[in-house]
Amino acid sequence: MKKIVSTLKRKTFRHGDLRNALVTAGLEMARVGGPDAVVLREATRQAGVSPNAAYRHFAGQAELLDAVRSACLSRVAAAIEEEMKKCRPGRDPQAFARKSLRAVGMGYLGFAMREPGMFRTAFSVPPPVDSPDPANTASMGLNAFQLLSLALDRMHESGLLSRKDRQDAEYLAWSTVHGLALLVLEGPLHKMPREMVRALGERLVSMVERGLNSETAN
Amino acid sequence: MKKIVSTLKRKTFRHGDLRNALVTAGLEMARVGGPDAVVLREATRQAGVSPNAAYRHFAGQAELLDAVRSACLSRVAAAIEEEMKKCRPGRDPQAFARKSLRAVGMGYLGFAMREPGMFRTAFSVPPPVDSPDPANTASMGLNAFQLLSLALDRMHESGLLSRKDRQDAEYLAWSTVHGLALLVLEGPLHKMPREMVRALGERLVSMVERGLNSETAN
DNA sequence: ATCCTCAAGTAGACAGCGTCCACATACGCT
DNA sequence: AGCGTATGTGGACGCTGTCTACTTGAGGAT
Repeated sequence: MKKIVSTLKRKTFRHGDLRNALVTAGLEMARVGGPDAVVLREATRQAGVSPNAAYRHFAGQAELLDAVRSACLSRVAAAIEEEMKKCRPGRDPQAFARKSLRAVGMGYLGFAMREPGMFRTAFSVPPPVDSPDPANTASMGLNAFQLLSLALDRMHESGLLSRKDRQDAEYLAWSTVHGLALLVLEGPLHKMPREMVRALGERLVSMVERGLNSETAN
Repeated sequence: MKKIVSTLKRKTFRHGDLRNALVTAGLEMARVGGPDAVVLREATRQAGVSPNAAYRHFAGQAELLDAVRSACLSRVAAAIEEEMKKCRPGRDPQAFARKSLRAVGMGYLGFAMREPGMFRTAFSVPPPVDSPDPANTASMGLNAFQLLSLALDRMHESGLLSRKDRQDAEYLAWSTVHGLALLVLEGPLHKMPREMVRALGERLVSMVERGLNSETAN
């Protein structure tokens, strides 16, 4: 009876690919409404299945959310990778390094603006620990953090960053773009026009570029 | 019957200060569990009152949360102010300016580490807009943003920051510390030892200090 | 071909949540 | 003293996540 209401009425008793269907439904909910919007019962409804069926694939709502979050993290990585592919190594390694760093930062921010719900979900409460989990990566096989590391490595190798300044620089750079993204998405900067956000993003990455290097001013 | 279970059984029919009691209860819940933990029914329970009584003071749960959030924002401002009082203007205005900026950043991060729940609540989803709302301020009458502006003004006035670089610099600086705070509190940096967070915070503020100034490197 | 097993899905129930509606109380004004 | 109204109560509804018990049927062993 209720099943008819749902999206698709399957004829087989077995769904066949329920776990995946639930994650997909959850991902869409996250896309629209952020982490709080991913509700287990609704996912089962969209999959045309009874609520409890979900428990054959996830220990509970939290575990479903984890799966969705993981998917969101992959999207973030993909967005960065996309941006990064645009900058190819020319004859100037320093310019290449700088462009790489910018790509990471702007790719990150760009995704946050394009897909607020997924972005917020990707970085919501239960930290997926520092997982070398291959599920969070894009096609290149690198997650967002590793892509950032790559860009910073290029900075170092091209002589733009001393060994000491290179150390743990990912956390500094990451904090910066992540902070702006969140302030805009769910913070007091919510109403800031997107054009200004973009401009601010550019300045922000420039700031990081300069600020990471401790050799400059005193 | 249920009333007896609750904290305090009042004898007067009127509570007298229910709105405040609800916010206080909510604040404590936020302190412990973040924004999602502030639940209306529980607040009324702690106030020894029926659930619906809350609706005489708030349009709904969201409005209660708003009040709690506002209280949290005040705490943030207070924490920064506290840190800022430590640095008094000496004979070197530039050193004073730098110290001020550091105070804002470290006060912000310090509060985030000390009171994760309140911090997360303060900056959770529904942005309190850019409210010149006096409720969000500490005793000095300045909110977190204004305290940051003050520090940046000192940077500018002491010649550490050009007029152009001063422009909207609060957003850049803010993004930075906010990002680190959130990555640590509810992001992938969750398990990072607090000592390292502190060290990272110091580096971060240094980075901002250098990076804000576009006159340095190229 | 038949039976058996066991993973996968169903059915129904429970508590807790936010919220709506109708009703009760007593504070403070006239 | 009487009354209006701000404040609190009671009960209900639909939603959520989750528990326990039951059913279904696909695939391997016989």
